[in-house]
Amino acid sequence: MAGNGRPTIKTVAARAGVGRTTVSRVINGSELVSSDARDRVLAAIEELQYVPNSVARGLVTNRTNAVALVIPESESRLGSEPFFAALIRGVSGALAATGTQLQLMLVRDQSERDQLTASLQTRRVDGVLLVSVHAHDRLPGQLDEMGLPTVLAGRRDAQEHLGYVDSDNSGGATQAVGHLLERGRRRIATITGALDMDVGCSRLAGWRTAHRAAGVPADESLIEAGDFTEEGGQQAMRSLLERSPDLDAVFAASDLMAVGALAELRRQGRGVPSDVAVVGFEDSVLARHTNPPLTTVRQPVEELGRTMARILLQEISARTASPATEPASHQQLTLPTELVVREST
Amino acid sequence: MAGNGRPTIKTVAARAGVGRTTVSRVINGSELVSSDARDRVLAAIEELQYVPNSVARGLVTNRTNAVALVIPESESRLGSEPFFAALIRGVSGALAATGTQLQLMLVRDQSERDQLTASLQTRRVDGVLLVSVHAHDRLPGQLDEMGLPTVLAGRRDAQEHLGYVDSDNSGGATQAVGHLLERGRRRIATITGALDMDVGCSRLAGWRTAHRAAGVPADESLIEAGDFTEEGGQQAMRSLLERSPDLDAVFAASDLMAVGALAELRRQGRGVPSDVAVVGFEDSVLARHTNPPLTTVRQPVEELGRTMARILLQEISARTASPATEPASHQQLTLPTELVVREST
DNA sequence: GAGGGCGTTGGGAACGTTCCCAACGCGAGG
DNA sequence: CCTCGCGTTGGGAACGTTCCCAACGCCCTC
Repeated sequence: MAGNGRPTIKTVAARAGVGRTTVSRVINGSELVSSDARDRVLAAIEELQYVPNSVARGLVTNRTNAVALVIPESESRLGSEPFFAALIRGVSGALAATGTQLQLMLVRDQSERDQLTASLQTRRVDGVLLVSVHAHDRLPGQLDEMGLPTVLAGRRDAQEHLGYVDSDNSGGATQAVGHLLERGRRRIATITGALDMDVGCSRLAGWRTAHRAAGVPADESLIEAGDFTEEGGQQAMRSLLERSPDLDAVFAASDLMAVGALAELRRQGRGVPSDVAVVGFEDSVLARHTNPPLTTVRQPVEELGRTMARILLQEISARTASPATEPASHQQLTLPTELVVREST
Repeated sequence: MAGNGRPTIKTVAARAGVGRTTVSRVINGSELVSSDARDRVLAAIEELQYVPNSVARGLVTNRTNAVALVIPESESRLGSEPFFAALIRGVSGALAATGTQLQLMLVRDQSERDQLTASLQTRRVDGVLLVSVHAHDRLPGQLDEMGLPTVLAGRRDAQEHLGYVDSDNSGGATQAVGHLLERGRRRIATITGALDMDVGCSRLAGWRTAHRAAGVPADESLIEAGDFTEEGGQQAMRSLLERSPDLDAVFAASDLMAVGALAELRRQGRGVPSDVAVVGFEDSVLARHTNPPLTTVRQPVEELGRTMARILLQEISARTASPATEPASHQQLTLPTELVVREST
């Protein structure tokens, strides 16, 4: 009985009148096959609609041709953060070209995060892309120990040793604040990102650098910590206005926080940019739709995703080529940013 | 040499002084193990940090515990469409609870789409979630023939036979247009979605239904086809204003198109809602941030994703339970929508 | 005291592929 | 005519797991 299932390599071999190995060779593009045999095999494959079973293949090659993209959902909702969408697009694009699959892992809370290591241990992926890593995060270290190739979006701190791709956070921030200074603003507040992430620190550092470069003393009381969310941005703006009603500009470390700041400014009847100039960071879709349209620092998010994927694939093939000679210098790249001036400054 | 790799089930068995099978039983929670043996096995697993190889498991069980989510990137950029982000969140949430992995497949163009069938054939996933399917799309049929459980987000047409989850598109649209009529608008235009998708047709149908219910004749010349994009919305608005300058309201079949319409209305100096009232569909994050904030029909996108995942998992386990008795009635669900009134009406 | 049953156990086979290596055929060279 | 070598070929083993089934030991019952 048993209307047999899908064809296997054996079925194809029988149909083509050759051995398993020959079929395997044809599939994997080996040269060691006579063109006669190759033709017969290809014909059999076509007739039987044969598709290799990648699970079986993965078992013996120890490769799955899949990578994981880990996104912490807790701190930044995928929906409100166009950043992740753009990143996914970039990653996916670079992977598609190589036939690598993308496994998306949204991590909601700590318990899911704890399961993550085990889940990645099960060898379903060849490598991991990590986004939004905090300085004290243990996951990257664990992955490294496990020998699972890993590339970060943004480094954990200045002496990151894993592979990573990052935007020029301090450079971009310097440019943004420099622009405000050029326009004559002197009381420039900043709403920082999470300060346990390098991206938060670096953008704050840029705020300082720009002041120093312009010879304008930076007033530390104009710094308010945010958390990259819209609500956080709004709240920070409120605190700042309360504490320093004389501020005449704000550099928010993300567009989303800038949106929150704009809302609070409007609520308090402050004109933008007449009373207070606002600059964001990222140039997400949001920035074009705020009122007024937001001056911001464009970071090439999609490009960042593409680059991460490319580097990860390189690490993976390097690893499989010489598993022993592992220390290999991990690639670390910083992508340039660009100031986009709109009507909020 | 050979600092041996990660432990296998055999290593654990040896360490615990039992056979492979017993270890397997413990891992899979079988009752047929003495508590003594179970303890020894668990101890060994802990000591060796053993994690089962899911690829090997998948080979014999013919299950991968992964599902694919296919998103056509061409027609609606993941970034600008918060819809997909919310959907992913819902899907991912429902899957996480069951330890199922999510494979994201962004399909950029037709060539990638052609590869898709083969890629899904390789048996790396147990089921497929399909988004944004056009009426003439061949993919769902192919998947069905392959015996790969499939659930659609939105049906292809009114007599869809595959499993699907959809928002109450016609109901929501009826409500939206009914709301405009109640507010005294009488020249209500509509910017439709792609009309080769049921979601486009149903929302247009709602526009008609509302007119009929209110006893107001629907002027077919107030219909303009859009494509769910912001640019498309803007362009449609321009055509409508040119053709029917006397219109006093617009129902756009998506928030994104409503945003485009708002831009065009502003450009032409029409007040919203004073001159023209605008209603969107979806209640994405966008809607709260437009100027003025957008009245829209909320569809529970995250819930939609969750439900799709749940149904798919059910189909998968049903399929593995009795592969022969396949015809099984596919589940089809419609989720209710809700009108959210803001300041654009 | 022998037989039967049940709770437990473990070895063999299989899943579908790749890789290693031995073997085959055939032409060329000695 | 035999041998060598090279271009091809295919069978066996392995990857790490689950499932089938036979076997083991022990207790209970007759």
